[in-house]
Amino acid sequence: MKTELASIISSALDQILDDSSTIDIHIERPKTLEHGDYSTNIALQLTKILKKNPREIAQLIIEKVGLDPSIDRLEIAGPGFINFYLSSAGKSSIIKSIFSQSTKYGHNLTGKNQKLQVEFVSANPTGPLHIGHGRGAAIGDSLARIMQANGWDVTREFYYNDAGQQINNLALSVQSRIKGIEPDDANFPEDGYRGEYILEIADAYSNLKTVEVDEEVVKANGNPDDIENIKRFSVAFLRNEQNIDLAAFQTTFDVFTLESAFYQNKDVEKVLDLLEKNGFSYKKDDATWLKTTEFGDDKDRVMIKSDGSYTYFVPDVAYHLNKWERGFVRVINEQGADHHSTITRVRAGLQGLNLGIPKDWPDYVLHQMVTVTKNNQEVKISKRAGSYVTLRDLIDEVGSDATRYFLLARKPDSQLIFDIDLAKSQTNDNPVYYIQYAHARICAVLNQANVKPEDLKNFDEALLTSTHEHQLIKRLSEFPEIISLSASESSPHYIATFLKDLAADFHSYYNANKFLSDDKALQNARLALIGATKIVIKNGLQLLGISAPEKM
RNA sequence: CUGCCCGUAGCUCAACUGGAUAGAGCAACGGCCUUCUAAGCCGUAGGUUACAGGUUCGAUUCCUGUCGGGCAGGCCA
Repeated sequence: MKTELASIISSALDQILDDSSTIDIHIERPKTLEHGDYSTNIALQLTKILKKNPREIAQLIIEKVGLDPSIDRLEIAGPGFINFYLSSAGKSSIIKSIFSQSTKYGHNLTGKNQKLQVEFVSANPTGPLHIGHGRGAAIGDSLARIMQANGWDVTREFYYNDAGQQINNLALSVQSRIKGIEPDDANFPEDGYRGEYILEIADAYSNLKTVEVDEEVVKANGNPDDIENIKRFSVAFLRNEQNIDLAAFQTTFDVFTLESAFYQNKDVEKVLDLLEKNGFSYKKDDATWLKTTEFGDDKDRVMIKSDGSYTYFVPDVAYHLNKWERGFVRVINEQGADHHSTITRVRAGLQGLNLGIPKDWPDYVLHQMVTVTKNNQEVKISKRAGSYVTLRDLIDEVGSDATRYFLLARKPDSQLIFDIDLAKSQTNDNPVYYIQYAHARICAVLNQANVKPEDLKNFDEALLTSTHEHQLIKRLSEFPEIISLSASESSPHYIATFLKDLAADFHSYYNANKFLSDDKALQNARLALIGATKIVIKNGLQLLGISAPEKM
């Protein structure tokens, strides 16, 4: 509809201007219904060219416009905006397309079925997932759903570090607990993990438990001196816990990738060789450096330490080369903002390969930190000290739906405060219930009216004339634009805000009208409208990974 | 010291990427259930958009500077 209106205006401009091809026609969605279903500021933009006042220009344009059947009328308002008002036919075509497209209403084909990967969470298996991972999980998962709705062929991927120093620390920590060394003991590893979960792993290990995760089976042999077995068991144990929590958070992955894979298949060496061959690495102080300064960094970075081991971003580059070779034309990495310094390094490494990878590939979505408050006090998150709020706690106490909504309702790059008491104590006042309640209410009415979906497709649109109805229809028609906006801005919060507004429109409408009525034609028209509303609420909640209950 | 993110109602956050009277939810106050779910609705109150300049028909949005908060700047990840 937006593009149709733009072309209507464009052809009107052709009759006014010598050359209208350079003019960018912007069709907007006014905030209030008083300003129409659509509007354009074109007359304001043309004041300089035409040297006339904008309302005069708007008048000129309107006189040249050929009316579309979907449009009832045009009005000039304010300083010179042209506002479009939908006709009954325009309104009914929106409702009808919601029914005909059903679960696909609002979706588009922008991605042309091209391969896109969303990498998210990617937590190291050194502890349970905390609320920060929860934000990453909610945003990454929702973005994957949104990109799918925009026509991309999406792969969801989780990358984890199963080698390196922190895994050794993990194994040593578990080993200490197996041997009865307490975290505050002087003999406990200095960089060890001190949380209670370490003891759980130690007990499971001592009891010869078996853990199965990602199609790998690891059995504990109980030997406190077999550090390799402890390491493998601990990683498997924590990976399993993370997967259970993520599943309870409605978050799934298509692919799990291990850092160790890139050592085993020699991709890391391949990357290092290529960087050396292309002249982007050099040796200094017994270490090997990457010239990241040639790609915008403020200093060069070490790739191979003087002890021969690699720094973390070397396998990262190998991993991203692997993503490129797998044919992902787009990659979105969802990470915490505390890792933002990796962006320059990974991109620099990829550029240094000279393989034609675009400079700004991959994309990054960084979410800012989550501050947790409880009893009006900040809960410090410290994995080593073991004091932090786990994702599991939140799912148990607040629920998956509400937790996801809280974490998604804000744009990723603003910090957010998660007040546990508020989320817990006000469970019934939670915004997500407001939206779900609208859905449940509609289901109740449709059930009692005992109508089948087919019955709703033929309705008399001329009966839907109230302001509430117009407002609701306008809102429903915005959903496709919201889905593309969320994708282009990589932010699910637009969906969350939209749903809240849509639910508000519906609740107002519901309170102002009776839906079950002896006037069957009127009843049918109204039920068609709320039936369409139900579909859109459900589609929107689906994009956020939140359930749409039929009863509450 | 340098880079990135942020600063909007008492609190938590929006604002269609430069548009019309800056909007919601909590919290406060006043109304609405013998009728389809009151987890709801209607109304009142709440603002120098951190501050100072600049760009233009027009700025919460873009530019510069200042102040304040967060995160980074390891041969840690």
